[in-house]
Amino acid sequence: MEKVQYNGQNLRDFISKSTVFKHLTEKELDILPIEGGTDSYKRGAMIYEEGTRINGFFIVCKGIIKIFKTGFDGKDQIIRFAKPGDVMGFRSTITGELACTTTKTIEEAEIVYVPGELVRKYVMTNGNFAMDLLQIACLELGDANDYITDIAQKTVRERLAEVLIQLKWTFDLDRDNFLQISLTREELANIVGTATESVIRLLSEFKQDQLIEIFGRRIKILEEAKLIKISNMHY
Amino acid sequence: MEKVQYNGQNLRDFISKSTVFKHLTEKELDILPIEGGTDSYKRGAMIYEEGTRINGFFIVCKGIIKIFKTGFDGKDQIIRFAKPGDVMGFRSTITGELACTTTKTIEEAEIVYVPGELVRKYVMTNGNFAMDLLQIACLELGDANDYITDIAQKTVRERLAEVLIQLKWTFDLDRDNFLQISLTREELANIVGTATESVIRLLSEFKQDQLIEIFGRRIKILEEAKLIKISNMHY
DNA sequence: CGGGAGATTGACTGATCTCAACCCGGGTGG
DNA sequence: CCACCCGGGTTGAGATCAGTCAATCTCCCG
Repeated sequence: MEKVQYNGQNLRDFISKSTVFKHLTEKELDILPIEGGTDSYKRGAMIYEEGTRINGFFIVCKGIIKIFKTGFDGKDQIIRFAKPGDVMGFRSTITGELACTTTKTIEEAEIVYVPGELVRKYVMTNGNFAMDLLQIACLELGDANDYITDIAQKTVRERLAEVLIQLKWTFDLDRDNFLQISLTREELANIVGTATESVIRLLSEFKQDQLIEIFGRRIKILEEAKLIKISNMHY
Repeated sequence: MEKVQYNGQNLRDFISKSTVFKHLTEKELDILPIEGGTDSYKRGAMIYEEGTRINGFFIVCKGIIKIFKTGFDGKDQIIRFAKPGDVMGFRSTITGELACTTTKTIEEAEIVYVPGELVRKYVMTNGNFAMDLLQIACLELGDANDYITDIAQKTVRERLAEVLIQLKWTFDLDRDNFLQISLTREELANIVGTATESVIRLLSEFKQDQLIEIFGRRIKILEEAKLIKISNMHY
């Protein structure tokens, strides 16, 4: 049996060092359900769906997942991505509501599920854990507030430029300087909040202006500074 | 000296029953800085500004406050409102970042400031407090996710209808069945994420269609069901 | 009475969406 | 081996929602 590695560590080390569970005591770690290993999800698989009860944390150990809401007319709006070390589903687990988003893998993923009772116990008894989780929620809230303002006020062109930059910052580049994450035009549109055709047109415009290069779904950022300028970001 | 009342209670009772501090122990309540009473803010006054360091919770005891971000071109985007019992500023206090929003009173307000060190201590040592705060953050996060999807996908008309309904649900009606909260057309536009003129035109359209009545800034909802229909809400 | 803020209306513009046609590459079944 | 199909990806044309600009009005205040 091969030794599965996450970020170069075994599962317990990965969870206890690189996730929201990093400040658990040894004792608390012992009761985490990780002996069974991770659940595997193929590319495109759904992990959970909007409107269902999840009552637990999903810890991403490997892969990339898109987290999105489906709007009235069936169009998806991608809210954020989860990558190794991230938690999904904590919002509904904490509030006791049904999931407000659907999650599907962009790249095949390995995930550990931690039951809600367990995390609620940790929150109640481990101040460091509570604080870590609170920070995650609050950081996400800050991102969401920025997102709201951007979508409400910026043009599609500005938003697309911003999305490209943020994808770079979040997922970095591969050895050939392409964005590590590979998305369909439709998925890009579902982040930006626009029509697929608009994304296509603007991408070719950026390409014309030598800001990016495109090879199918692979995108290379040539002029980060100019894209930032276009996006009117305040960073 | 008159006895100031908040929701019909004295300050300590109000704070210990109707706010995020509802699960503090008597001892923890004793060290809350409430002997000095509240700080008063006139209509239109700023409580804190985006980009400044706040490091503490602002507990609203009275009044209504708008919480907004100022976009690149100087246009404001209202993120939410705070009313008696609500906390403001917890996001930056927890993450240690600068405030990501500005807060100004819509109606004159009474506010208690609680230093960050204190609330961090409560989070670390009082599991119930940690859980309550976490729930507030997570509920707000759910609202933000809805907001993102709405702004990205719905028309201005749909969003305005939704905003009117939510203002009713949040602030209720006065004895004459008007919305309790009174906003300028520009403020309405800054919630919906549109131009002032568009709000004006759509409001008169709703009025034509007998869905609302308008007397200056006072708005009466005549046909809640039809507005909900228009807004395409999933509630 | 003059000034200023907010509200209203009209005309114009234009960014973006929609619809429809077409392309391209990969996979499949005959 | 080839025809076909299907899911993206592209492109063009036309329609339109909604933003901008500018003029006007109303109300309130000093």
